[in-house]
Amino acid sequence: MNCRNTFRVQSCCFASNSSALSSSEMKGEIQESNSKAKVKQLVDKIRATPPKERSKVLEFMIEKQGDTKTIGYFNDLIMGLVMAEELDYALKLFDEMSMHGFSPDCWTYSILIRCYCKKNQPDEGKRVLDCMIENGLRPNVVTLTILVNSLCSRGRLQKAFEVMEMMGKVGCNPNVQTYNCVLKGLCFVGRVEEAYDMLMDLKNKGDSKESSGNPDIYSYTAVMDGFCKVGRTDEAMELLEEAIEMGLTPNVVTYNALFNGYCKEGKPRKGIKLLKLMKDRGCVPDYISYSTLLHGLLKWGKVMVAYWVYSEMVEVGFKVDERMMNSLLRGLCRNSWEEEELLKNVYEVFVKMKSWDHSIFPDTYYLIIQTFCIGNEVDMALITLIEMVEAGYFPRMVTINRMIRGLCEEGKISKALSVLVVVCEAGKIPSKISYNILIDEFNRQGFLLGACSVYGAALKLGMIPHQMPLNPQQNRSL
DNA sequence: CTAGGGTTAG
Repeated sequence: MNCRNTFRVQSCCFASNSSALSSSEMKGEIQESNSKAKVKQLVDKIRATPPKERSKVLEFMIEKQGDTKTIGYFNDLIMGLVMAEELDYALKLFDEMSMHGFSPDCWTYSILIRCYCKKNQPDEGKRVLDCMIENGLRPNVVTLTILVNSLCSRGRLQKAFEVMEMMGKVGCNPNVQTYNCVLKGLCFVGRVEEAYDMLMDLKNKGDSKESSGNPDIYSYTAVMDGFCKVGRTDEAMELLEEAIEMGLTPNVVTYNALFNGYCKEGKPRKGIKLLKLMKDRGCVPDYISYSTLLHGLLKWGKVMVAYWVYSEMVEVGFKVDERMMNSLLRGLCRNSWEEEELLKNVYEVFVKMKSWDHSIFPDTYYLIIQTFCIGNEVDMALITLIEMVEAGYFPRMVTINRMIRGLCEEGKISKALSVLVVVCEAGKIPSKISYNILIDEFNRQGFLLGACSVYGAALKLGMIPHQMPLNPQQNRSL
């Protein structure tokens, strides 16, 4: 749509002022409540209306308002639309204002800037700003910060600096929050060094009591995060110390940035040390803290520490991601082959996953079954195998054979046979190895008949098992 | 006289 053109036209005829209505003339739905409440009320109303009916409802609202419309009324409406994410409608209403005989005021323009920023069109926002200033209107810091932030978060640093300069010229100096947006923007485009320099500038200026104020913990966090993202977490740690020395209190977000850094750098244990330090300093880790660390530990194969973090998460009432749980469980399985003690941890995590309705991935199933077999828990392994089938996965033949071998090693041959049945019932063809294992076990137990029937079954499927049924006498003599 | 801004994961 041609918002641009309309915008130009309106900004030219801006000078005229509509006659103000006295408050006693205000009637209808919107009366004594203040603007903030009205806007909120409107937002709720828009949200409660199905998208298709929204334009009708708004038209009706504007019409019903009749002669009592004021510029403030329009501002509230447009603001409400922006807040309800009805951005195009907000622009449309802005265009329509003039038809109702109103010229936008400073507040209208500020809302418009905000609207364009939300639409990811900061350049349009900048145009509105230029226009405002041409018309002698002065936006305030907050509006300008919104614009600076929008530019910075899209990497448009150059333009952001232009806006900052403009701010100074109209006597509206950027404050800490504005600078924080720039710090984040610089880091975002990889100019961490510049961000660091700017932070130091802020600190020194702050000492000389300039109005822009001292950097706060947000400033430090932004730069620290920048360092962490480029693999310079140790330097970020130095900044943490500096922030503390300055009397600032790092918060969860600050620590989380560091956790992320250490985990990416392959030093998740440093993260764990920091976690302890954080707690000692009275800062409570949140879900992001834990999952960042857990993810890092698993990524770098620190299974036991990962399990420790997992337990703490459960203890404080957090759930763990399906993917991470699978990964943790696989790690525990592998470790349990060396440390038998871990079998109960495997089981515990396995049960927990099911209680959270997490699905267990096929690879994970395979490892659990194998682990139970190795840990002499063949019955558990079999139950798991059946669960796996019920979950809609069909085990690979290696898994099947591992299971059959596990059961045979404990002499549980009828259960081993039942595995073969499961395979056949699923319409799959068992591998020759399965038959070999079974025949071998029947032979070992001296069941010639059993061995023969398995052998026969294999032949029926066109397979000739390597293992032959043996006469018990022959068997014994071997 | 109205509203509105900034930091964290995979």
